[in-house]
Amino acid sequence: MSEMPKAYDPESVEAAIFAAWTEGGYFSQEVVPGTSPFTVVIPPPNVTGSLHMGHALNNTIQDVLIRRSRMTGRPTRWVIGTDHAGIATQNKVEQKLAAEGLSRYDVGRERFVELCWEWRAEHGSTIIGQLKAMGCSCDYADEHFTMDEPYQRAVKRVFVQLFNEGLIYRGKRIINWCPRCATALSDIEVEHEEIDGHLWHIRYPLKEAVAGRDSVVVATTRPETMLGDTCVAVHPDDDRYRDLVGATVVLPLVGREIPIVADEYVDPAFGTGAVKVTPAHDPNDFEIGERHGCAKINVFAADATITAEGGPYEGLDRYEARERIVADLDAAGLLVKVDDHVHSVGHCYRCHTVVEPWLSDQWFVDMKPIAAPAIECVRDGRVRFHPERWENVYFQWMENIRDWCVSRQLWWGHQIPVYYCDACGEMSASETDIIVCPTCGGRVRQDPDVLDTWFSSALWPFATLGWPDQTPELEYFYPTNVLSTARDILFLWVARMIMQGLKFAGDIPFSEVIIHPTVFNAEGKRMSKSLGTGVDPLDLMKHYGADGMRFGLMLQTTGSQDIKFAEEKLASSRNFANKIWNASRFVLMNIGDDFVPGPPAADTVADRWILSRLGALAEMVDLGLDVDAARVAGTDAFQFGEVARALYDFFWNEFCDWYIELAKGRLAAGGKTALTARRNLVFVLDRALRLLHPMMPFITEEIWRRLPLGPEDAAPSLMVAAWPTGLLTYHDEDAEVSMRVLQELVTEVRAVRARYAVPPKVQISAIVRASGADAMLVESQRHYLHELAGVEKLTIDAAATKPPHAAVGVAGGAEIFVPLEGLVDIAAERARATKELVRAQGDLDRLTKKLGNEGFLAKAATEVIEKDRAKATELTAQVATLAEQIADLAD
RNA sequence: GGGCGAUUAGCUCAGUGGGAGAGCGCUUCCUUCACACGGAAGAAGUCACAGGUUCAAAUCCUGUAUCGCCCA
Repeated sequence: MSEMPKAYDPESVEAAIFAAWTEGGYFSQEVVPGTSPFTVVIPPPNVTGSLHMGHALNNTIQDVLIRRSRMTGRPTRWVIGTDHAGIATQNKVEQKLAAEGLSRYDVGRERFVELCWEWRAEHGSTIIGQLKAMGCSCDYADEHFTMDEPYQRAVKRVFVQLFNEGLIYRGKRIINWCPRCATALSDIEVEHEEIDGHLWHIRYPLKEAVAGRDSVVVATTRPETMLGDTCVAVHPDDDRYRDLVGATVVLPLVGREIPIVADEYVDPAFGTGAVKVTPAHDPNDFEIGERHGCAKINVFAADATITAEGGPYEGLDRYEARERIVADLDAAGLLVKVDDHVHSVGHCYRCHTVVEPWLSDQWFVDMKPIAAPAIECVRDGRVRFHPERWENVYFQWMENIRDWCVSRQLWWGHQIPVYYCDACGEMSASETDIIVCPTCGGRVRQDPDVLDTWFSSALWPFATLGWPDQTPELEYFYPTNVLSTARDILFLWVARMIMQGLKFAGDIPFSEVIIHPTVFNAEGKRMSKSLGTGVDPLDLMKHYGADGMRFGLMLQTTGSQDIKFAEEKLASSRNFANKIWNASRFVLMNIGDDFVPGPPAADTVADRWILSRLGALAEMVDLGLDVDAARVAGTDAFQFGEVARALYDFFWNEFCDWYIELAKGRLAAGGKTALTARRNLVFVLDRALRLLHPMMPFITEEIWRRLPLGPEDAAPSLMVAAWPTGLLTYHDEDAEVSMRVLQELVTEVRAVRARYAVPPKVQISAIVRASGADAMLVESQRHYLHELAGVEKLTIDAAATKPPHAAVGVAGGAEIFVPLEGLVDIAAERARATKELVRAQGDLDRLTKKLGNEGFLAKAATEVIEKDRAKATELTAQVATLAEQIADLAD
């Protein structure tokens, strides 16, 4: 094995390690009869996409769970693939055509779809390559795509069945229309944003005066839609307008005569209490129009320009039309006033164009019957959300669910498998392509629209496993275990997967849903490439290594719903990787050529302590990552931030700072002492690397393959090595208490040295006043003070008195005096001791009061009282010591 | 309008009933043979505010303020 460089260089090892994993075939997982697998399906990234911080976080989470599970020996599989991203992909290909001066209509549908496939072949694997760079251990050998031929069969099967059950229907409704993408959108693909707009008050003249009034003033945020007005509505109880109901208005600029109707929907308090009604361009107006039998006049074309219905305004863009119409109304003296008004405006979630509520023929899924069982499976705990509060968000949406508009006016996607016969008017859905009408034998034509991409994504957990065929994979891997995702697609995707899984695969698609925090930039703004507020994970990996990025993200993944991205956490993670590297380097450099692997031995206090701490760490990691273990223990699962911190603290603050430092002397001693130290170092390092592997796969693998392990611990790769178990048997409370005392003594001496600037190489002497167990402990471990605090001459004496000109420290029940002839600054030392005394006296006073409180003694838990009593005893001793010292220093 | 979340050290955040913590930053010292991506020591907080419950509240309850997200 080659010698380890002085610093860890991620770039020089990551690619080779990944290649070795691939060669080993560790990513794939076959069906193992008689076992229960752990399966995760990746939220399929958009095929046009490239890795962003949300992906980096989400896929780190999944890989951590997958890698840990794989190491436990459980058959484990992470299903990978991409979705065909109808709008996004079509946009990409259209942009490419536009560069050649062409539109999709120039090349025709067939050729355009071919171009989409070509685009996918060329660019579609970008993000998969980026997941590999992150170290994600997906089953790359079996990649899926939502437009694959088998997947298309699944989509058709679902559509046709829903159609035949009457759960899919076609209707003319107001839908959300994106004029730029030229397609319908579902309600949840529309993002609402508060916009500073205006409220225009417009006078509509009456055809004939009523009750002495010749006009009515309406208020609107969209004056241009007046071209399509077919009535004016007021509230039936509104006394201001009671007389006008039934009167006729002459629509300005257009001249159309329209009625004034009374409708409960109108809010008398908003605007003037009279509203213009445009049934073809507003969902609420549509309802009013239906109730009163008003015409629906469509004044917008698909590109949001005015149609011939708009008369002189025909051909104008909607915003030009607004300006012109407002100006014309003003000129006609009909513009009463314009107020500033903030209102919510819908934008396309893909291109951010303002969407147009638009009347058109679309396909809808009747959601209520499908939603009911999906609500039930969360209610009864078969599907659980983490954090749990997301359940409420899910219920809120599911219980008020509306029909889902699934048709899109695109060419790239699953074309709706419905066929129309012009001869007999028959409409039929078919899983296989049909050319002739099953009823009359006439020629049929297929519906030109395609399905919403999310319609196909909803089938992901079972369509990727072979459904509709009852494959062994489907039988074995379904239902999957965990789904991890961002909150913004809870409705778009998670809810729909649950609904479709229950309906078509006959079971829940997964039992645990992790809603991870959203990553914002340091200013708390949404990360966005177009706004330049994003951070590129690939850059981060270049700077901090894949492990540094992964671990840095894990440190920030807490129960909170937002992460304000802190790059310094990645820097400290990179430093941590380097620390792991160098600690390992130290161990490997010191085990010698004749090292014989063997089990660890709890010989010394430090051995017993580090093994006990290792056991506690392993337990913490298991509870934090294994939902079953957490459920048994009654704790919250998926505590990625806490697990990362525990790993960091153990490795750095316990293993490196104390155990390795203490091992140095034993290694130098040679013989059996050194052998035990070596075996223990290798053992703890090995187990720590295993525990770290899910979060930092590359560096741990690189180091681990160099460890000289016995056959019982060997494996072809750390990735498939055994997950540590049984470490809790090393739990040793006495060793932990003893070690704490020794650490405090060492820290006290170091503090004294620092305070008086004693050079590191200068050895000092010290006197410990202790008795009983403490005295025995310090006596037996006196070399700790020598090795870690530079104490050459140590006296341990229960009756020791403080020598003159000595600094004093207190550690547990022991006191330590450090004589510093001539060095002590009396005044400074007195000040310091006084400060300490004030603190100790304060703590003691508080405790004394507490222990004198009868309520506390009567109601508090016994162990709490005992702990406080012990603490009070200790503080009493400390106060006495410090007081004595201060008196001493007064001389 | 309804719901959810946040408010703890200069910054980013842990900490769900019993002695206020970490990382980064800051101060002082140290290039000692694993690591300066390092070591040692240290300074630094009215736990947003006001009530309440409790022997005991950063933690539970109520209200207020500010910020953020979702739904209508």
